[in-house]
Amino acid sequence: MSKKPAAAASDTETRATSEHAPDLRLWLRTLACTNLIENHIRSRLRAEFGITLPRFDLMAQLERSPQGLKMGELSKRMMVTGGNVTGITDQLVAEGLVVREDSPKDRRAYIVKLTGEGRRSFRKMAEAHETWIVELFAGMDEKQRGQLYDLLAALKRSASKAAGK
Amino acid sequence: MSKKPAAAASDTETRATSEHAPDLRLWLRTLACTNLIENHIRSRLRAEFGITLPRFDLMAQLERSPQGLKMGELSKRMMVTGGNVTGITDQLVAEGLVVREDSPKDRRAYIVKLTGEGRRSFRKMAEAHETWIVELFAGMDEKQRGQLYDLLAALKRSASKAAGK
DNA sequence: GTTAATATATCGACGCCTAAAATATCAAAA
DNA sequence: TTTTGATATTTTAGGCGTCGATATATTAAC
Repeated sequence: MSKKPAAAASDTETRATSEHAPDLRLWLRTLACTNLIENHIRSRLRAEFGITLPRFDLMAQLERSPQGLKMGELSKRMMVTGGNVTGITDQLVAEGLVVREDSPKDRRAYIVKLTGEGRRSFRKMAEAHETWIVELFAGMDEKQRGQLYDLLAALKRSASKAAGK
Repeated sequence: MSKKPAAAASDTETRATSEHAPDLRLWLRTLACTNLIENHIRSRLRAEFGITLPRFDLMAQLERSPQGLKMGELSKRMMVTGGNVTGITDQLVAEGLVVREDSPKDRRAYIVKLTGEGRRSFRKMAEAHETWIVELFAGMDEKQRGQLYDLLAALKRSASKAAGK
């Protein structure tokens, strides 16, 4: 019998982690990290501010562009489809956190902006949000975070190229 | 913090990228990479195999656990809620790719398994899927990928700890 | 100027996803 | 045994997200 040494009890775990190509494992690990952090942030935003992550994200984009953004710009930056942005914007408008202004240059387009209340509301949430992020990365030292940042830039380039930009 | 050198022309772009804490930028970059890759994989799975990413993911979990998995196990491994797994499983059962068997040990639980057709179907898709992943990471060299893998392990530990496991 | 091609945004249908409540079973204590 | 509490899954309601189709406006060709 060609008995392999330690293939005993944890055969399942072994398969689960070593059967795949290294790139696949790398991807699954990336995904696991993102899901972990995103789920955590999502539930805290909900619990402490009663807001959803997509709405927070949309507001974050607007806060970085005080001149406002067109729906299409939001779609591109948030990496979601246009129809999706329509829905999230509708909700934020209904809550008075955001306004749709007609574009003076293009009657097809809207310029979306934070309202005063939206800006105030966002800043408070953003402060908490940032401390949560800091907590989540706190177990890595400065050097590790810097390396990770650089490697992710490389990954972004690599994937953008392969995905056809 | 009192030095304010050149706050010149591109104030907006500057704000957009440097106003945030380093950890926040690191997180946003992580998210951007994940979204980029995930969106690409999602659309290719749809275009070439007519399957959704969540269904593919569920099948992938089952393929790694030929003895089958309980709904709760799937939920944990996929990092989604139980209700979600119920819906995805329903669809896969309707397509004949998966079966729900009663657990002999616990009448509350099901054991979900791939059917023969499910296994055949998955293997074909998984092969393509893996080559897509390889393509997406191909712009990084071996050393970079190894470093990234290790740093993500550190991130996973860090975030798990901060999120309360 | 009319036509055609392109761009911006919305809508409808459908599937994913969460949170919370409901249902059913198990396991252990009273 | 009966109760109590925990576990496994489903159900429900609502929001997110894609795709494909539509309406409207801009831009380019002719």
